[in-house]
Amino acid sequence: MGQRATVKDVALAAGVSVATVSRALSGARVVRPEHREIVLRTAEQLGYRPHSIAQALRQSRTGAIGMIVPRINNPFFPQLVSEAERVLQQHDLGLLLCSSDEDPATEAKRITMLAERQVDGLLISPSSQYASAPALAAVAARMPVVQFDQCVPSVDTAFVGIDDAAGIAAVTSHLVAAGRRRLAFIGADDDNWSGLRRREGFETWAATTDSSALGRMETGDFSRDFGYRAARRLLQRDEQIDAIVCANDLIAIGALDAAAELGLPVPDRLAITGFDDVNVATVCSPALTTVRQPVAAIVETAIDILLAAIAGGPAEATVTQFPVELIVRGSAPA
Amino acid sequence: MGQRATVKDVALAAGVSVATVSRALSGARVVRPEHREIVLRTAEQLGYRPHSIAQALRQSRTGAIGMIVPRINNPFFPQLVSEAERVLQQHDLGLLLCSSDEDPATEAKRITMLAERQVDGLLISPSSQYASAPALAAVAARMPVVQFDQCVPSVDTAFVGIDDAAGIAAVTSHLVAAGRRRLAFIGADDDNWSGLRRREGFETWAATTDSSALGRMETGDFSRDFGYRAARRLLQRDEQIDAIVCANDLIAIGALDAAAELGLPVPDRLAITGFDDVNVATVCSPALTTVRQPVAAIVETAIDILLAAIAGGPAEATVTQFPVELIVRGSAPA
DNA sequence: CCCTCTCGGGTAATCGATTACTAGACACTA
DNA sequence: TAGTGTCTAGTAATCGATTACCCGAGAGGG
Repeated sequence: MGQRATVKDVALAAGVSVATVSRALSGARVVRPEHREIVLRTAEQLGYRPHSIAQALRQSRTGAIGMIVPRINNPFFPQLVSEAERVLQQHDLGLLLCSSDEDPATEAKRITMLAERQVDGLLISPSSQYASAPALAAVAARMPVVQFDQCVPSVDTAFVGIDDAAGIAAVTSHLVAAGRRRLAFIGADDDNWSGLRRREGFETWAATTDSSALGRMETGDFSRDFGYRAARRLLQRDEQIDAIVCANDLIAIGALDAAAELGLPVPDRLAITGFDDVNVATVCSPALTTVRQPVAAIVETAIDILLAAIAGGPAEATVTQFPVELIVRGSAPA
Repeated sequence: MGQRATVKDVALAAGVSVATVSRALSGARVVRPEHREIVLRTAEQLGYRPHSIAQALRQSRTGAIGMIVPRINNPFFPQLVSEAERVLQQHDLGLLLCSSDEDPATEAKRITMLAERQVDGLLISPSSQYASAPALAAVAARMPVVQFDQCVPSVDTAFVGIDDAAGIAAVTSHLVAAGRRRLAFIGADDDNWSGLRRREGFETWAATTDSSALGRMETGDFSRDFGYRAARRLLQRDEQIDAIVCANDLIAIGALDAAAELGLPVPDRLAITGFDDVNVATVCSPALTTVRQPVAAIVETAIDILLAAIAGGPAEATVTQFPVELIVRGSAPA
């Protein structure tokens, strides 16, 4: 492990001062062309690479962004992570990734860790719209923070997500238009921002319709296993249900499992819809009718806002909700 | 954005010197109990948090590990990332995640970026077993590096992966035992370490059998789309093929698409096997017979080796190949 | 009583870069 | 010629923590 060359080494070898080296390399101020020349050449020869830790200390700017997601394994998040990594690289920024394991206590620890590492900003999809508040508020007071996907409304930061209610509305009207008579809903519990919004979206629809069209609702987590169990319960108790609206694709896949097990053909006897349009939505059979989130736009916008806040000091807490797109496939055809 | 408290502030408030504060907090040397007491209390009151950038500069240790994967979106990698994040957190280490986009040039840039950020060590699944070599060798000379999943054999670092050949052998013997007569193979190109090893595994089997049992081979990338196209070609040209061995699950899912389109029932007319046992392997239908990698063990071992190298200086370049497990499901039953 | 040793604490150097401040050299003007 | 301004370069302070080094007080030994 050879020692890296420092500005000092370059200065010595080039016969100028460290200030000149720094200025020649950063272009912060004009240096005489011949000095610039020799500094650049010497740096090249010595294989000089800036020590970003030292730069970070001096400039109080690490060039790294923290990102916290509830669960990397949920297939929805790798899309966001991947996109974030791509966009940040374009800005020469590093991505420090953490998972909160859907636990506010773990999340608080990760937030503290990222704060100690002096990340320049934080992108977070909070694990709970209530329990995440204290830690999130504390960090938001110290550095720019943008919430994405999930939101803690009580904390005053920018948020970038989608219009959940509109997504559910698109699904319900599609199902009704396709002749479905009795709809049930399987969602995540209300601790989850999207879970709550999607359930509310469903209830909004239910309020406009007569009660015979409304099946029960179940709430739990965003997993395939929960979807399976909830769907079994629903379908066994209420044989008239002919459509299940699920709060995400994993739940919908679990519901497909249940339907298969109970011998209910999808979509003939039962329609099932998902939400998110993750890759698996086209792997299951039938493929899922679902709601596609504009992942790239969400991440790009979130990062734009974050970078603006980093560059320009505290900005106002904007809320951006992108429209979503209904994707019709075999599990709930027109 | 209030200023963080520094050791200096704590020292002032506690009425001791910065050295005493540092020693009391780190326990590096004994300090009188009453001093320890007041320092701890004062630090608590002021909400002092160590500035890890400053610590990193002084101690030349950032407490962050770099991780480079070929493509975060490939459902296999989030499992590894998630596991790595979990294990590193237990050691109070941060995870700086990068994607190489399966491109050696991008990969080289990410490596440089991580080196400049002075990560304490690097976990990498190289994108190419040849083109990744120069950048990888350069970084391995400067810091501890462990390769996982994929390997550049020419670079002298530890590697942790699986026994690909044994995995393919398990698959082929299972298929033959189940009465399959003519096997074809769809793999990734030889630039990819696992791609090559899995193809070689298949060829090893082919060498032990008469030529009528061997269908063609196709190589491309590890995607569903490639699997679909390759399987179509194979099946249209050679109607006797009754089993396709795929180099990963995504390819296998593409092959299922092709079989469905051509009206070949799986598994009755055609068996299809995958590799990796990612989550989608149980979403498609029929579910995939595949080879499960011990993801947790791979990551834990890789990190153990890396941490040992960080702590104890350069270690020898060990090669760890975990055994794999055949998972039999509907796409190729017994 | 003086010397040595231990204990614990303070001062200042250090990590590697950036940059405020200072100053020399030169040109131009009055 | 003296004064003023411009252009560059060098010196040293700085970021925040750790730690090498030094020093004073008190204990114990000769």
